[in-house]
Amino acid sequence: MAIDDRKQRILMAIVSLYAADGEPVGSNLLSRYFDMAVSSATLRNEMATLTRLGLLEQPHTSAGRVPTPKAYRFFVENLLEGKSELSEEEAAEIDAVFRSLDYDPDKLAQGAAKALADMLGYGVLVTTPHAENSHVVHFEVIQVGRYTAAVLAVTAEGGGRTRVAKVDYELTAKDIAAIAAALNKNLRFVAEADVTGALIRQMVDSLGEAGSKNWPVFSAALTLLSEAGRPNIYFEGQQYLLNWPELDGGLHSLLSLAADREGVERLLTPRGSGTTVLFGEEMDEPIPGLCLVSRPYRAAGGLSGAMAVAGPERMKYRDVILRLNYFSLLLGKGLSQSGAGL
Amino acid sequence: MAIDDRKQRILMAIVSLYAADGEPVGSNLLSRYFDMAVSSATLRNEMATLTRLGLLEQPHTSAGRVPTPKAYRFFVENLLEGKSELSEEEAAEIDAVFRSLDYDPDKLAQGAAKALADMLGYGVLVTTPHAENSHVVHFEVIQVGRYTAAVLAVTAEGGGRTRVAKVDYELTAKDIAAIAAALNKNLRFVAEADVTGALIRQMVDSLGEAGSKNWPVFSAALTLLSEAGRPNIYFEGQQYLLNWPELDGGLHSLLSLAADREGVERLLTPRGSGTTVLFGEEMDEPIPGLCLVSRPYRAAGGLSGAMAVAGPERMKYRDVILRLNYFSLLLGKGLSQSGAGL
DNA sequence: TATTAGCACTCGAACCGCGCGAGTGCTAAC
DNA sequence: GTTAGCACTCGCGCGGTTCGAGTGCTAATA
Repeated sequence: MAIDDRKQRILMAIVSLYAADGEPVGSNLLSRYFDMAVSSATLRNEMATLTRLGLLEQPHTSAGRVPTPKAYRFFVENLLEGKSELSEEEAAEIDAVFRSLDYDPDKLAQGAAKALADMLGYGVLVTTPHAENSHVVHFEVIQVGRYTAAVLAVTAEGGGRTRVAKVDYELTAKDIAAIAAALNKNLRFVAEADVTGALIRQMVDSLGEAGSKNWPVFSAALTLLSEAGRPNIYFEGQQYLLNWPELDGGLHSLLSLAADREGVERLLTPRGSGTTVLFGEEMDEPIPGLCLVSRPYRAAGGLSGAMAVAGPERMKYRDVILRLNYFSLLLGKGLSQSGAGL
Repeated sequence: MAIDDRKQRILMAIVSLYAADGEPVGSNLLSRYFDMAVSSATLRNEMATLTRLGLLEQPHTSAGRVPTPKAYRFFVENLLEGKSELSEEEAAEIDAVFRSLDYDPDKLAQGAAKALADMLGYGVLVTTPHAENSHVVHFEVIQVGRYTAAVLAVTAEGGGRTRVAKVDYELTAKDIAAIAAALNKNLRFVAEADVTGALIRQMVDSLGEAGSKNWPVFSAALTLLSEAGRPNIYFEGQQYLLNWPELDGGLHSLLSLAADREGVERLLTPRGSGTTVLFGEEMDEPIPGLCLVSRPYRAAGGLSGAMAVAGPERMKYRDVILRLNYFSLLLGKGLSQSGAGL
C-alpha cells in the first residue's frame, strides 16, 4: 500500500493541525482546513488506511486521529530533504541576534542556545565547542595564597580552564616558575590519551624534591588537561517545557538527564553529520511525548559541538529544523572567525 | 491573646502533619496523633483561636486547617533560636559527602549544592564564592590563532576567567607581551569601581599604535575585570521541584527567575548574616506555595556567597535549616582551606 | 473556668445517569 | 474512485445525590 501524494498531503495537514492545538483532528475539521476538492468521507477512507499503516492512531474510538512517531519521522524526512528554506526575514532576524551575541566561544554557544530557545519556545541544549584531540597550548601557574596556587590552561580552541590547588608548605616564586616550566615543557600540545604514567613521573621527578611537594598542583594540571577536551553543556529555555502538558510526566526524567553530563554528551554525540530526530519513546529511558532534534556544528580547527531542541512531539518541525540548521551554521561560522587555532 | 505553650505545640503538630502528606489537618486526626490528654473538641477551640490569630486557615468550610506563612514564620523563628542540632550521624553523613567533593572553589560550591539537593529532595541554589572588592591578581595573554588572543585573569580568590578576543591584523608575540605587561601594570589589584576612562585611555595609549589596534583585547580584559567579582550561580536538584504539586503553577516563574542571574543575585544577597526564610507570596513576583531558605557562607579572605534551598512551603524545616546551616559552615571552612588569598 | 460529649450543619469529593455531539466505519448510489 | 447518508460508539460535561470529614455551638461536667 503505497503512500501516494494525496495521502502524504493529508498526513502533513494532520501533523500541522495537531501541532497547532494538540487536539486530535477529525475528518470534518480536516476537510474544512484542507481545501482539496474532496469530501470528509474520502478523507475518512484515507485516514483509515494511514491508521492501518501505523502512521495515525486514535486516542479512543470516537476521537480524531493523532500522528504517531512513525508519521513524524516520515514527515521530518521529507522536510529534511525538501527544498524549504527560511525566508529572508526569518534569516535576517537570526543574523541580527547573532550580531548581538558575545564573542567568546562558550558565551557564543550559550547565547545562541538561549536565543533559539526564546525564538521557538522550546528547550535548547548545547555543548560548547571542543576539538576531537584537544590539547593545551599554554599552562600558567599563579600564586593566590601562601599555600595555594591557581593553574590555568588555555586550549587550542581558546577555551580557558582554571583550578586551585593547595600544598602543605609555603610556596615560593621559584617553585611556581619551575612548575609552570615543567608543565609547559611536558604537557603542552599533548592529547589526554597520550599522557602516560611514565611521562608524569618524569615530569614530577625533574623538579627533584619540589616535584613531589607540589604534586597537588601537577594533579590539578592533569585534571585540566583531561577536561580540556570536554565540553560544557547548557540547557536554556527549560521553563518553556512546562507549557506542554504532554511532557508533564517526563520532565523529571528529562531534568535528571540534563543534570548528568555524561548522559547529555552521549545523547548529543552526532549520529551522522546532519540533523537527527530522536523521539522520547526511543530513548534508553523512554520519555513519552518528548522529541529531540539535534544537529552538530563545526568550525575551523576541528572545533565542533552540537545543538539540540527539546520539545513536544508535536512541535513545529519546519521552524525547528530550519532554524536549528541556520543557528548551527552561524554558530560554526562565528566560532571559526573568533577562536579557532589556525 | 497569647500563644501559650499548648497552642504552640498544636501549631507544630499541624505543621509537621501537613508537611507529611499535604492534606489539611482536622481536629480528629490531630487528636489521634497528638498524644496530649486532650479531646478533639478542645483542639477545635484552640484551632479556632489560632485561625483568628492568622496562623491557620481553612481551604474551605468543611476541611481541616492548613498553616499560613505566618505560622511557618513563627515555627521557623522558634527553630532558628532553638537548641536543635543535627545528630551525630546526620553530621557525619554530611562530613563524608564533603570529603568526597572537589577541591576547586567553584566545583566545591556546586558539588555541595548538588549533595544538599539530593539529600533533601528540594532544589538548591548556590552562588560561587566571591569577594566584596574583588580584584585581579594576574593577567595573562595567550595567542591562540593568527588573529585571536585569549585573555586570562586570576582573582584574589583563585577564580579564573577567560575570554577570547579577535583583532583584525596578525598578532605578534611582541604585541602580546606588551599587552600583557600593560594589563598587569594598570589593572592588577584594581577594583572594578576604580577603573576610570582616563586610566583606560592612558593604558591603551601607552602602547602607541599597537594600543588601538588591540582594543578588542583590552576590552576583553575589562570585561573579565568586571566579571571577576561576580559569582556564578548553580541551581541543582531542579527535578525535585516537579514532585510538589503545589508548585506546579509557579515553576515557570521560578525557572525564568533562575535563568536571570541578576534576579538570583538579588534574591540571595544576604539580608542579615543568618538564615532567612522567604515565602513565595512575599516575592516581587509572587510564586505561591514556594519557600526559599537561604543562608550566606563566609570563608577566609573576605570570600563569601550564599546557598538557598527552594522547596514547597510545607517543607521539612528542621532538616532544611539544620542541614543548610551545616553545609554553609563546611563550605566556608572548605573554601578557607583551599583558595583564599591569605 | 477549662474541658468535653453531643449534635446540627456545611460543603467538597466521588459517584451516577444522561444527553450531546464529534467522529467513525460501512453501505449503497453516483 | 468518490460521496452522501446513516447507524453506532464513546468521551465529555452537566445536574443530582450521597457520603463523610470537619466545623462551631451548646450544655453538661470537673
